[in-house]
Amino acid sequence: MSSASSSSLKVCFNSECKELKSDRPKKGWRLRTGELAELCDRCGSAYEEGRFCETFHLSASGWRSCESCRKGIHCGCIVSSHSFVLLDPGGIECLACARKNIILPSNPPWPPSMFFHSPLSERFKDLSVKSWSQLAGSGPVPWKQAPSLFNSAISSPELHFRVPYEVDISTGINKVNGNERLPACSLDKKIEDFSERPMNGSLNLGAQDIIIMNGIKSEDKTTSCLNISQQDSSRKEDPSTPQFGLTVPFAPSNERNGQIGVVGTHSQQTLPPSLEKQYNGKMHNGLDSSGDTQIRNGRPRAEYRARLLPRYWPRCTDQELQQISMDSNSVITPLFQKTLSASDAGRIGRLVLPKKCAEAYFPPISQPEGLPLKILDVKGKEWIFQFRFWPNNNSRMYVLEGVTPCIQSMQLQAGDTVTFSRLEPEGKLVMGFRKASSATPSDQDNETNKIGNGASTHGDVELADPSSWSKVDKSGYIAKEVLRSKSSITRKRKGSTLGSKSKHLRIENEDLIKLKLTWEEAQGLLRPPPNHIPSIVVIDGFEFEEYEDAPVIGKPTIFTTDNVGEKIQWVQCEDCLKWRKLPANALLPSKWTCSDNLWNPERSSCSKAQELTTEQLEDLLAPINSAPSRKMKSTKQDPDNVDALEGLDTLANLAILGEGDVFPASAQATTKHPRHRPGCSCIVCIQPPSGKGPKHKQTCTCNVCLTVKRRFRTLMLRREKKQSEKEAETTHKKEQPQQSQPPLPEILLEDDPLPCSNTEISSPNRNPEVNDGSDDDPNRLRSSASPFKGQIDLNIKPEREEELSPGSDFGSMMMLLQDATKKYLRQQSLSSSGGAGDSSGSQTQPDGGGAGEEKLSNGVTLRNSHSDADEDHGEPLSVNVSASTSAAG
DNA sequence: GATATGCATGGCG
DNA sequence: GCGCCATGCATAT
Repeated sequence: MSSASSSSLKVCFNSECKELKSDRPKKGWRLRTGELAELCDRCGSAYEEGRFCETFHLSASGWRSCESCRKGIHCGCIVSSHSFVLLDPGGIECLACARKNIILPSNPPWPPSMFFHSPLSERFKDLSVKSWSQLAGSGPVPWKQAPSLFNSAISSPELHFRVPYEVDISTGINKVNGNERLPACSLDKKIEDFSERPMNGSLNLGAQDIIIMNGIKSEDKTTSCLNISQQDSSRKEDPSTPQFGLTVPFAPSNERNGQIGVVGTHSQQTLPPSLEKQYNGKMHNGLDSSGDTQIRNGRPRAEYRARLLPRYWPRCTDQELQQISMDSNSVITPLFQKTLSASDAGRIGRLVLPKKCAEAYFPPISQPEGLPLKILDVKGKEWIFQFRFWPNNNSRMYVLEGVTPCIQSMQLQAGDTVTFSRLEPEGKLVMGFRKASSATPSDQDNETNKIGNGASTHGDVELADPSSWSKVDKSGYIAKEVLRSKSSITRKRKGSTLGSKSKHLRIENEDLIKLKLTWEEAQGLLRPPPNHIPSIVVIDGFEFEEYEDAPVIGKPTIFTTDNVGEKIQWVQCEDCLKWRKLPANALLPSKWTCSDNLWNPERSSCSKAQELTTEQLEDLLAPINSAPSRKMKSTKQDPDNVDALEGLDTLANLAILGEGDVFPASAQATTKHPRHRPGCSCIVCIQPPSGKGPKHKQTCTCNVCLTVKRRFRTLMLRREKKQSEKEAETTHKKEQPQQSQPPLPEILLEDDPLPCSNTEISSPNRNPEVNDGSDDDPNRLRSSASPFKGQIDLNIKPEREEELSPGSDFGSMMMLLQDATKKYLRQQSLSSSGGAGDSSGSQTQPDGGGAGEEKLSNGVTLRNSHSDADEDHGEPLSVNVSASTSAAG
């Protein structure tokens, strides 16, 4: 990334020197091209030691004397442009004096130099998103910027040495704010250190100003910093205890060198443990860079740390850390991490930073424009982001702008995690990343959002094929994760940003192919959560399962019963295509192979024979092969079907998402933001990454959109009504103990544990023939599996929809659905005038309490579909509500 | 019309 | 009740 031109020359960049550069030329100042001057050893050393100008420019013009110490300062070249401060009255001051006279009093929390003052070319080098005019005018003296101890902005060695001073300058300029900053006590030391540092010309110093952005792909779960995390976690429990990562302040390089550097360095394989030490050490150093945070809050750093949300606590694997510390002499200090939200990973290119983290680890900014930060990735590639904030209420919202190129470069998507670390002693900031699919166990254990992201920890696939990063995890641990994390999800529903928030963002080109899935296939990928029975809604012939809880993505399997009547499922190995028998309650990943057969070790290898005979297999597959056709047969071939298929993109998106992730917990499917749920038609959710392609507008009323939205609305409604329903149910039972009612779901389950001829597709609970003329199955027709348990809240009114989603387009959607419902009901009334006894009537009674009626979650009241037993099944029903009668497991 | 920008809104901890 | 923050959205370019 650096010095292409400079490096292209074999001679030292110093025009005064004609020596050849070594194989590993020393880095000098940043050129206007953005590259770093490459110097020969001699010149490089001079530069590093801060005597470059004295050595080579002594006779050049531009020398001035410090107004305080009278020391000669070269002000006439780019090399020295950051080594002095322009005084308001005129004249200059060396940084050392500036520090004493200005900086110290102001107690700048940040080490000087944080400003990124590289030439525009550099700034724009990797940025295609936006231009930062600010940079152009900022020059070496970032007058606009707030003082920052943070070295993150600068990446060139030159900056290191001079930057500190530069920072001081800015600090001085902004010293007005000094009062808000850290107590002088801590600052003094920092500044002192910095002032010295530049002079000493430690190589490390230079790096200090760089933010390194490392691309990390955690693959090694076993060696992940789980321990660290755990330890960390334990510490988290105790607010008084400094916390890993967060506690790591931006210590002056000196201190870092002295303390931190000693700690871990190189082989960070043992980083986890050492890290902790590191952190402690740093904290003890009093380097508490938290000072930054205090700049505004004036809170003690410890307090600050304690307030940082766990979700931002950095969690890195050894590999990650090692990868970050490209430099063998570096020690990685994880600062914080953030799971990318849909908007973070979106095309807008704005990464919202946790406020506290931003204030704690990023240079303080006093102006909304903020300042450009240079970040390096693992490969050493520099990225420049604009670190700024927006006034938000009485607070601030910190964002990194211009992250799109980087995000794309790293193939990051919503749900993936970016980690900010600090490379010690260079002081570089490292922005690593972790794909959601490779989340560490600790992530999952400690971070609900990760779980929500479907952070399938299964790293096998990922490990084997880095190129598959963009793909969601295919591991077989999805199901397990689901099970394992389920409680967590329940416990902490929202947790935090969900990786999988953004549907479209998670769909890569290759995945688009998957979107071509038929809706059956898409639905087939969805499986109800363990022990949950989905209710099935059929709209225009399309079935949609509804799960009370988040569905999971699983490999389509065939459910049946074995000789002894035990429910089992058959799954086909991805590799050998052999069918294996598994327990019915086994949740499988979308990609399943014999090796994943934990239930039957004897057949956990593709070399093992298949248990099924050809005939048996044919029998087994027969229903499957016929189901779709039958289903489609019953489906009216109307244009809506096209929409439905298109709309399946939405559904398929979900499926795709789920492939790698645990299917996002209902409301979390797309984002923490309640407005973004599967089916959400906002631009973020609907637009494909490319911004091209068909979109589902908010007003889209295609069946799928309708249903998907409805599905989630159902979840909301259920949540709201759960309590009241329970009460109502109880009351109902008490009041009408003798009244004949449709069997309750539980009963149905008992009666028909294995409906559908022992064969179910995709889901153990799914009945592929619900709308296949088998609606006359009373059992199925009763939404036995519905959370409503046959006792829908009939008090729900369509208007409720508006309440639930004010301003949404659900209203219109619901109107359509209602129309369809009415149509359906009319059909019912015609055909079932003498319908089932439990059918209260042929007309929908919004406020009717008939047990034979059901109210869709969307507020549409439906009569039990089983009443249409004698209806023409060849005609698709506009709306049909039924419930699968099969129980999972 | 597309994209960038900046602020407002509102859910949630 | 407050602050954070995800994201909507109006406006600017």
